[in-house]
Amino acid sequence: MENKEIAKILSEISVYLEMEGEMFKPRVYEKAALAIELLDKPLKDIYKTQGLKGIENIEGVGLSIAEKIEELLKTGELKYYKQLKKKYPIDLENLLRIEGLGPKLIKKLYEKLKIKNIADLEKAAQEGKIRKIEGFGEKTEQNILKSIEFLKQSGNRFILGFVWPEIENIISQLSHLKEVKKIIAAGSIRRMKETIGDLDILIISNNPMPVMDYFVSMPNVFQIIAHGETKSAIRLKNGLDVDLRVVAEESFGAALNYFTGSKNHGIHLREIAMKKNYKLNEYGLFKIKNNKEIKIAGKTEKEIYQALGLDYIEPEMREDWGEIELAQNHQLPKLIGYNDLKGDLQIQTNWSDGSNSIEEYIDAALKNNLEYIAITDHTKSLAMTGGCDEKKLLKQIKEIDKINQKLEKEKINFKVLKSAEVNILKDGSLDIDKKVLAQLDFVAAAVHSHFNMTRKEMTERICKAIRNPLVDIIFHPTGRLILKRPPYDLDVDKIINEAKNNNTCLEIDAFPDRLDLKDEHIKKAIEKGVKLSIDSDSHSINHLNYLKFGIAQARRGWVTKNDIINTKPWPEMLKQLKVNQRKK
DNA sequence: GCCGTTTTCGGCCCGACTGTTTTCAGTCG
Repeated sequence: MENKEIAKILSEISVYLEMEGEMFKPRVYEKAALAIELLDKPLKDIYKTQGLKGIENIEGVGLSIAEKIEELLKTGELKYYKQLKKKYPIDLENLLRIEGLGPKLIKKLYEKLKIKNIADLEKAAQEGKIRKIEGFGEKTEQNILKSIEFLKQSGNRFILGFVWPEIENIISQLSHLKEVKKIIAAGSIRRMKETIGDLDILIISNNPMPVMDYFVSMPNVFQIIAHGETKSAIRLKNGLDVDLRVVAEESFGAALNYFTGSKNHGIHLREIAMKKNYKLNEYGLFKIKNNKEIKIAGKTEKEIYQALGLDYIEPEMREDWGEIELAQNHQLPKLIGYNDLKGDLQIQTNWSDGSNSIEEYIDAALKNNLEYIAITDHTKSLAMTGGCDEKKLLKQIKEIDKINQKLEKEKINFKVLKSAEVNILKDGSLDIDKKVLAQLDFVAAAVHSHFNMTRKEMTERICKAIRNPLVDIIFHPTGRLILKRPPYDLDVDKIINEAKNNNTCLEIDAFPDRLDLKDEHIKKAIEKGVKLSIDSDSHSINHLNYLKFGIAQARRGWVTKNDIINTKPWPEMLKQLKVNQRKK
């Protein structure tokens, strides 16, 4: 059993215990689940080499939970968990996705109305039964219906960054087979979309059957949907559908282009082909002469674009947003590269709700080829994160100064910048004193409360922060959580204009369920000349890996290296911010 | 149930907000 599955079970136990009215146990299980999720070694390896003691040594795991993990590793099951599930036979995972529903209310709904899943919930809400339960009311009932509607719209999709390790794992396993000559993931993954519906893998192979056999028998396969010589399809345990197709070497480019999409991009390409009296399909580009098809391209994508009179278009741009016209006129932007970031400007450490120390981040950032990071712990009005007040922030400033001195002394070319993720309060003001903010290298601000303001109020609230001479960057400007929460009601065009007029930078938050700003807003922002940053929003050192999803998001917004402030070394990066003008 | 010490049991991140109440439970982050 893998760490992820074990973490999920512990986390569910925590919810059950909360339903039971336990005071402290839930937090303990949740903490253990988190620790296991962040573990970089498989539990089964730890157990093999160090036994029960090894598991107990994990921070947050004691004897009782260690024994439960042992049972899971040995038998694949856990009696304690099974009993809880039997007591509450409900679809916890999905019910918890409803905003405003937590363990206590879910329990009440089950006991009073026998609600076990979203379908039951929707029916009861529509029939007006929920408002009659004590503790619920009309408004709650309406909110439940709204939330169900939002979930339905987001459909059965997966957040790219969260399924990425699994995708990489599959590709890596297959690529090691000797029968696989070439392998690539096409579809929305290649275009690096925020969410994906399924996974399309293309391979070149002279002997595909062993590959197919291997593919359908991988350990994380839940169901085999098809198992043939040229195409197989499976559903993974996590619900993701994966297709594997064998493609001929001479038409690999055409197939790759066809299966990468987007649909609209492909349609537009085929129209261009038609006008030239060509035909484009997944087997190649053909010239039509005397009713005969003569293949003129297909082995690579590049030769297909070239034969159509186009420059090569990066997959992230293939949405038919005007990229084809630019390619015809040789005016495509040179997109920011996946190795172009020199720093990360949003890091939460264990000074607030992050799980690693500043020093641990430095090590991790160096391994990720970064030259600097900014420490941006939450501030005081986010109490639950242990947010910094003025005193704590001043203490952290001193600490970072010391760390930088040490780095300098040891001749390590790395800089830690002093910052904070300051809360934008309801009225647009900040929750930290000016004098303290002035001591930071730069100031970032973000909304973390009062999400339900009107469009006008929310827009003005954020614009006020943008105008604040102390604010250099606005973090995750629209506040959305992909598949979970829509953005605040906001006039983004106005935000972009205000940012431009005040030389305030906007962020592309790279955390996989944020990716905020989103591609179309990014495109608008750089057209206006607004400067952007790409930051991981790390809450643990592993999250530095998420930077690539922020870069992908930027590429989908047609961003060049120059548009992003943290592609520059830190002194030049700071020069582009308002803080520089303040100091003059 | 875990941790840390005060070494064998007490404390456990905590404030704001929402929608329900009419003083607060539950959720959020």
